Amino acid sequence: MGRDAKNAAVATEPATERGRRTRRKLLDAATVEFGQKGFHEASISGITRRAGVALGSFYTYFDTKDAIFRALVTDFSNGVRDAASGSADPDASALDTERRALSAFLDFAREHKEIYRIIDEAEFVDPASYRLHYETTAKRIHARLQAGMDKAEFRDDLEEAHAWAIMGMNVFLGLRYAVWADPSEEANRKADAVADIARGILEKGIGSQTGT
Amino acid sequence: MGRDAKNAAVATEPATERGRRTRRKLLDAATVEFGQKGFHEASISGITRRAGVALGSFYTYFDTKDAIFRALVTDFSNGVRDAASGSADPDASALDTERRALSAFLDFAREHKEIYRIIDEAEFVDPASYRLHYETTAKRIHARLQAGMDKAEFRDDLEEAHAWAIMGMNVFLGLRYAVWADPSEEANRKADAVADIARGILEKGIGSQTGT
Amino acid sequence: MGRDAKNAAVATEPATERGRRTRRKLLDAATVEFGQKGFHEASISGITRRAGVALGSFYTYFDTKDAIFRALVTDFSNGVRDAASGSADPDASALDTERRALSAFLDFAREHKEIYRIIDEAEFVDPASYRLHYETTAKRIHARLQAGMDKAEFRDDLEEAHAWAIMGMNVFLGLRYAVWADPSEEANRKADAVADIARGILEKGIGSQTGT
Amino acid sequence: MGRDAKNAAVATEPATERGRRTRRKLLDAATVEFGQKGFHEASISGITRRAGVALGSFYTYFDTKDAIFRALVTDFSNGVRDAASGSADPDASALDTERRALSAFLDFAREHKEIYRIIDEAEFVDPASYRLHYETTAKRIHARLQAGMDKAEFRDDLEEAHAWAIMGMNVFLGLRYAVWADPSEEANRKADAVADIARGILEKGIGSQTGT
DNA sequence: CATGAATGAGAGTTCATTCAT
DNA sequence: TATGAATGAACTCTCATTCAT
Repeated sequence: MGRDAKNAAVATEPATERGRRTRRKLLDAATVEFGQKGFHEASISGITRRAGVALGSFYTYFDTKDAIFRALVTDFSNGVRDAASGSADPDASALDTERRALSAFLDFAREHKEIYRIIDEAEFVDPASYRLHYETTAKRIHARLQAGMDKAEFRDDLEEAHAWAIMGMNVFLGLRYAVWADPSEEANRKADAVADIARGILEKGIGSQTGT
Repeated sequence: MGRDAKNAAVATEPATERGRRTRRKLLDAATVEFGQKGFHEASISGITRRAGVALGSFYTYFDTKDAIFRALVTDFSNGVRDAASGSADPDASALDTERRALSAFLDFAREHKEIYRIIDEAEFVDPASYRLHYETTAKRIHARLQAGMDKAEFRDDLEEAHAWAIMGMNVFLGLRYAVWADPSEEANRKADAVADIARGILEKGIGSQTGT
Repeated sequence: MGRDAKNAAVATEPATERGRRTRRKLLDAATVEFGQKGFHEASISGITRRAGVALGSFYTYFDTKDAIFRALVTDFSNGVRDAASGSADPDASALDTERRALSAFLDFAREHKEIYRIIDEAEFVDPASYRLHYETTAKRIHARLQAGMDKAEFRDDLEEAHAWAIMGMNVFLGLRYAVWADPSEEANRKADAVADIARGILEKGIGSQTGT
Repeated sequence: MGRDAKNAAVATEPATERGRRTRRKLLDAATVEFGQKGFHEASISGITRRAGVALGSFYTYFDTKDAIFRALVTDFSNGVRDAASGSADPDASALDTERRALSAFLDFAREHKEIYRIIDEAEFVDPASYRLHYETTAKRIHARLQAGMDKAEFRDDLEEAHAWAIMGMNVFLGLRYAVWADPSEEANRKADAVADIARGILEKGIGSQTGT
């Protein structure tokens, strides 16, 4: 009875510089809190405590716990995209572009270990963003494959499924060698070796003669 | 997984046939409930309601909400293992074994679409099982790769990373073509095409001449 | 996200005798709590404290704070109806029936002083019940007026408006002489005098010669 | 109502013209906000939003949420008083004066439909004003009855109870025919018919011969 | 074994009020 | 005077778990 009549008063873009700073502090704190505890164990008060602001201030910037989580998912999704595109070199070969993308992703994951817990938990908290993230990423990879085919550097029958395969490979290599890496492993050396795996999937001269 | 004899009061194997049936009903109901809502949104009362038993009866068979979830994760983890091993044919080529394993996994995922939500959520609810599941699976794949190398059917420098790459590929192809498959897509045909992707990673005659 | 998926599990009729008793205790406690503090100042914990049950038990019987309030409004609305009908005497004159109804209402209000605060606050908490209460009551009065007209004991042009006028009269007399009565006033004697007021509105021999 | 000099910091009469305008805007906005949502669902930010001023500005003019509500109750209470007195005609008969008072009240309620929600909610927010409003109004009516008795136009035994009865009648007729009026009803015609109801209560020649 | 009422810690969210600019 | 960010107390509601029958 009147509880649904949400006041749309909150959660607009901050009007002042001070407001912008507070919003950033909350986002950073939330990254840590969600990364450490996961969405459900994390608490708003934990976030504000880390951010050093009062509990109520949270709601000046975000409508709900879900909302800040979604904002984070979007941030990280964009982070992955930017890491890949930032590593691109127009003069590189298609295969090299792919290698650099994986390498950049591994670096990004090493810097932001929370990303797995945040993106993965989106499957439960905000399934739409979760799906969007992977579908978008797959499309981006698919576009790179297409470019490689256009340049005739890749076999010519690559399709969506190959993009998903590459993506899965990258994600799991990141999980194993960036996030779960035993500190004693020479993670970087490993990653280099690893970065070459995709080659077999993509290059010409193999793969067409299916059959047993 | 330490589920036995922790608390002698409860959660032992049912002594009667009736008890065994009730336990099964709870497990099946939990699969649906967790699969639909995820761990945190799922409720014990939702599980017992679906199972058609009284709320209190739950605790006759499971100590906690976590316990039944863990039991499910173990079940599914074993299901994946059995699906792969069941598909094995001692006379098949190493590559074919790999193809059949993926195919069997895709079938399994199509039959048990909840598996992704349950295994994935274990990352948050019971990280140990989550990690165990993937490390075990990776080891299993690694063993197959080793067999292929022993038979000289695969290139001879495959290592753990390749197993993780294959696993990631399989998982994401399952997500895309078994769980998220557009019903209008010919999922089976797609899966077949897909099953050949691993080939480039594994076969000889390519991959050694690394370099840029 | 998932917060709206209300579990319809609660708030059914109690299955056991013990349950019925607890529900009654809550209803009685709520009458006092709402009557003393009004809906918004009242708290669920105040209700359960008065009832001597745990906070959570409240939700075994009522879905929300609104729900128990609505149950109370319905109870009181029926109480008013029963008080009036209980006072009816088939052999009494129409005017006497009206007098007795007011008298019964005053008695009821004296016994249940909370009624004003509860019915009145329904205007804000549950407008539908509020309106329903008064419209139903007005109809009941209207029916009595009609009976009086049929017996030719009342003037023959009484209509809905007269019923509302009588109702307003009764309600305000109740407020003044049952609820706000100075303890030193001889409330009962007063009420008798008062009970005769309606007479002028209803009897024949006056009222038609309108004009200034 | 003790609103002055409680806290010298704020809530004095605005010194500038601009200040007076802002205060007026707040009062008007509050009328709408309280009228639509009721006191508790209404919010200060809702009021300032409607008034088009900043949240903080509210406290330049009113000490608390209660304070502006009280100011409104007083305004409306005076509005009712002025409507009645404004309709008075020294040459009219006592009965006619009564009729005009009801008619004026109905007009006022039609113009200010919020009045019911605001006065009624005062019962919970500021019981003192609520009681004061009705006691004052009853006294005013009583004075008119006395005048009618003095002029020997009314029966000579009217007392406080009759004033409350008249007031209740008026209030409920207003609720039914001014606030809840079905737009399709000829509200004005109805109100005229209605305005004659009081007559039976007040005029001579009936009512003394009590008894059954 | 089964039942369902009882428990209470805990979390998200609201918003009147204050304060620095 | 005006602005809008900051504060924190308080409350409703959830649900895993316990317990008496």
